[in-house]
Amino acid sequence: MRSHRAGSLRTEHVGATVRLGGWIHRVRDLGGVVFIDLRDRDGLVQLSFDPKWTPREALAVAGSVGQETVVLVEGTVELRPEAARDATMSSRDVEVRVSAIRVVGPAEVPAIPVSRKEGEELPAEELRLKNRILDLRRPELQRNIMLRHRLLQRSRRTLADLDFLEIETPILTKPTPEGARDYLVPSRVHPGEFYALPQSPQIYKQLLMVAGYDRYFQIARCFRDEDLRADRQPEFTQIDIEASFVGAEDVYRVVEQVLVALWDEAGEPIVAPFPRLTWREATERFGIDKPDLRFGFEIRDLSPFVRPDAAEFLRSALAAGQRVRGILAPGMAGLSRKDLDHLTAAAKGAGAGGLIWARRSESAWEGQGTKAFGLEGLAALGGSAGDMLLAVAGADGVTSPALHAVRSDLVRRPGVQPSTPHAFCWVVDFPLFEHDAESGQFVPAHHPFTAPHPEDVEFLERDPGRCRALHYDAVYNGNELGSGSIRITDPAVQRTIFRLLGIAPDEIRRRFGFLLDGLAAGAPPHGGFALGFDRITMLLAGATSLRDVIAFPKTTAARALFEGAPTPVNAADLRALHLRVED
RNA sequence: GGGGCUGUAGCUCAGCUUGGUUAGAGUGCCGCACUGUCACUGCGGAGGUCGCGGGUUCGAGCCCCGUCAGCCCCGCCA
Repeated sequence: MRSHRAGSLRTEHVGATVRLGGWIHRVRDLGGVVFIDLRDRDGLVQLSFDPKWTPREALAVAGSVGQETVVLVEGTVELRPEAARDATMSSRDVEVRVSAIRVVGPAEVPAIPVSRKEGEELPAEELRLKNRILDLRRPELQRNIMLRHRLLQRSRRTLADLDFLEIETPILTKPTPEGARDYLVPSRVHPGEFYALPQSPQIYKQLLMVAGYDRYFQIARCFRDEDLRADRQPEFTQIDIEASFVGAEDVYRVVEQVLVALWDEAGEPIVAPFPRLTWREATERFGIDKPDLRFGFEIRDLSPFVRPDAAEFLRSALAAGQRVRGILAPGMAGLSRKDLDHLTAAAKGAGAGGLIWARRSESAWEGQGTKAFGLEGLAALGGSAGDMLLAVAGADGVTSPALHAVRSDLVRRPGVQPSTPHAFCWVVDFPLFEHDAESGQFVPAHHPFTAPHPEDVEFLERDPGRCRALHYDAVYNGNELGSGSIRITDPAVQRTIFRLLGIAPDEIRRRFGFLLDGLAAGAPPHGGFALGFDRITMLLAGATSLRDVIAFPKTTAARALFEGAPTPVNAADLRALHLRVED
């Protein structure tokens, strides 16, 4: 039916007779002549209707079609009479002089606009989600969805070229009641029994290693029944990778190649290898395990500079073994009272008791911080005129998030320039366990299949909190792109971990027996990674929400507004599944 | 589970501070005019359960209580 896409026509097509199909984006009816912008996934082209070349019936159609109607047109490609300068049209230099037009898909007046005026706000997100097909027609979303396609293809090609096998794992899986809540699926043929949708293919991919498929990948859909955010959806996609006979270095190299390929696909050249930071270093210098390395403003330990006659709360914090840490921010002395209040609120919001500051004017330091650190202390810090010192006292668990909040605020201020557009890094040597204050238990910092750091195995039993893991995160501009680890392959070690996590032997058997049996069947050393594909696409598309890179996303209440899910089911269906709904 | 913001015409918003006649604007839609526009232009018109429920009041879009939905954040997300 079509010879070309509307948005693909260029000057090289001048003179050609073309047949196009697309949607009516905009109509400009001047009475005698009519102009229509025709849209398809390649973009827009101007259709020109003129009695000189357009039959009367076709002119009548052009003057009466409504927005979003689907038409087939035939005509010839011509250069526009004057040098057209409409940069919004991909085919701006040419137009199609129409000889025939036919309406093939009449459209109701759209509930939300597809073509917007310059500067016109987007409709409310609720309406965009309810009218998703109209929203998906917008060129911005079409670009995002097409970029997503290219990134998917490029990751497949890159990994296949590296000799990775794409292998699918089940969507109906075994519940592993740990970590996030599972989405459950009732079994009809086994009353009272349930499948779970996978939170990730973790165990399956490890078993594939045991089975000898030594390089695996999957573009895997994962499901977690947790509360949502702008960057979190109940179902999401990850590029899941696992390889045998590898160490962390091998995994870094593979993941770096994938990321370089993806950024290249989006037109952003980057270089590998990425710098590395230990988890301890990251939290010490940046207050967080996913530092944004595009900016300075590093955190320093100011404890040694606190004067003996400093305020009581500072001295008692030090006496309690806590620290005073802060950021010496170059050129920030101009922050107003209001700015400082804002920064203080940010620090307090992250748990700090308050924020101490001192600013260095041309000649002297001023502010409450001068008393805390004294002029000698401030001099020893090495600040120069125009600098601002911002400090927080407390346990590291308090000062780190507080100073991260302060730093995040600072880097968003006008005039603060990133040193580079793309700052990747590896954060390595994460702790194996975290202590859960609520239960008093150790819980896995990531998942219970992560191998302990070989140097720390001795601490496993006597000081689990001190044990590092062979776990690593890929971080980009302050965003976690994904994480991975070298896995435990010794069933005895795996049992020990389960035991330390307080899981009873029979429970271990019931939940993880199939994994332990697998490891006992002859397991190669292996490890892998999972990249958050939606988040990567969002970052590369310049979008601010995952919803803008997913064709049919859910709301923050996990509802699908367009199709209307979830939904109650009728009593007969429930009976067949052996379920009864209580309220 | 908790906190915040938003909800008025198909769409984007104003009106709420200080309750008071017929709730406005832009755009879209409908009609008329217009032969090179590109946010076409000009003239005319239709279009509203002010999210929903309750309360206060002589009187509520506006004040109070509740509720629903969307968004953002904390908890949570091995």
